Amino acid sequence: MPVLKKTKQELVSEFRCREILEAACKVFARKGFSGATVDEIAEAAGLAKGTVYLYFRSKREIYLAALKRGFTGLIDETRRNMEAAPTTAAKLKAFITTRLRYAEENRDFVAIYHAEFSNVGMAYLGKEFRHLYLQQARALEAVLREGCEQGCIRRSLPAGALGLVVYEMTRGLIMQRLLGWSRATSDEDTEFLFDLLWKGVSADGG
Amino acid sequence: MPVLKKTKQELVSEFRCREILEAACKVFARKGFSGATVDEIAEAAGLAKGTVYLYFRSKREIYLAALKRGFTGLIDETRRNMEAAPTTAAKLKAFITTRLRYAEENRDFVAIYHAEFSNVGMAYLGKEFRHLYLQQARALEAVLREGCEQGCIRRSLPAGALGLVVYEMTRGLIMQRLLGWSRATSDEDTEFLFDLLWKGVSADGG
DNA sequence: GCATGCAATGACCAGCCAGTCAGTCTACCA
DNA sequence: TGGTAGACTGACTGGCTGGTCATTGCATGC
Repeated sequence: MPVLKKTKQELVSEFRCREILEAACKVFARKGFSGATVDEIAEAAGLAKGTVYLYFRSKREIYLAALKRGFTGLIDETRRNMEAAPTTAAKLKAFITTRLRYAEENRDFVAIYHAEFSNVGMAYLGKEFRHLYLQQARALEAVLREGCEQGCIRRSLPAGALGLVVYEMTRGLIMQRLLGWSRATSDEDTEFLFDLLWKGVSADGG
Repeated sequence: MPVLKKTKQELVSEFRCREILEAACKVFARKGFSGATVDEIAEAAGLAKGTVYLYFRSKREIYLAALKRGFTGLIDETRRNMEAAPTTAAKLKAFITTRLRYAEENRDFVAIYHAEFSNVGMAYLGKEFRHLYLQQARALEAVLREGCEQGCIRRSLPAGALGLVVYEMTRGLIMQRLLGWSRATSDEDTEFLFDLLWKGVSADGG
């Protein structure tokens, strides 16, 4: 019985945490870390400030949790889709597609991520996030290396740097879409980027 | 005589402004906009806080001025070097080279720029900076269009989106260098990026 | 050496907000 | 119905910091 009760408590607790994080995501996306107040987050979650502090120790902890939540979601989805793709080209395309779609579906997270997750932000956020960032670039790197071995990607390219550059290219496109600068559909953007990239990296020039 | 005196005053005023902006750049680069205090900036400039407010109306104004200073410097240098380059390929290379070198020489500015000049930052900073950002991408766009007309760049690429993507690619490399993740020299990075890009965009595949 | 004005100062103020905690409410059980 | 646990509340506080302004001190001209 106490076990069952504890489980129920845990469920409620998890629910509250998710509620708070979703509210926080919205608020942080609009106002940034410093601009957002815990009162606003609490209100957006339909709770009092004190309640928020029952589930998180500090504003910073909320922020990091919200960021991590969106980030691991993105990473998991990207990995899944890349693994399911059969060829190097398809994996590369899966990487781009997944990221563009995820950005479309999680605008608040992407806004936070792009706003603060840059060089200074990285240093500020600590090693855990650097690790998450590099994890994605390395997944790409592995795929590109594999392509080299199979002979479909030219060997002269440094796979490590390439992984990061491809990563940043998608970042650039995502940012444009977020700002409403891109008039193309998500699919058109994906096609364009993949085409450009594949011509650049493939051994036979396209 | 009053004219001469005014000129002298203006010189002092300009000198102070520059002093403050240089100090501000250092502080903002380390702490971000919200983390930095005006007292810190004043101290870094060897002045009292009140003095800073003789030259700038607010913290925000200091920030924007520091950002604008670095930004227009970068834009001017990039344009100069691109104009001096004879061919489309050389112009593209000049764009990459200039940006990587400028980033190397103005680390504080680049840190601020990358930390805050992203989507939320853009909205926050206002139209003027959006204009400056787009100005650079458009300069690239023009060069790429010219390349299309001359037949050295394939026509199927949307020059607008391409300009922004190239812009973001250099951004990615700069960020890596800033974080110390790139073990390559600046020249090697330039070469790599140009090679990749040129293969991707050129009409004859390299 | 005196008068003038202007750059510079830094103590001060007012508002904001993260984080606290004494008290309330509610669900549940005996 | 009365009692308890613990979830929830929101008024409050302490510290911080952007911005002000009365005062100081210095350079310049007479």
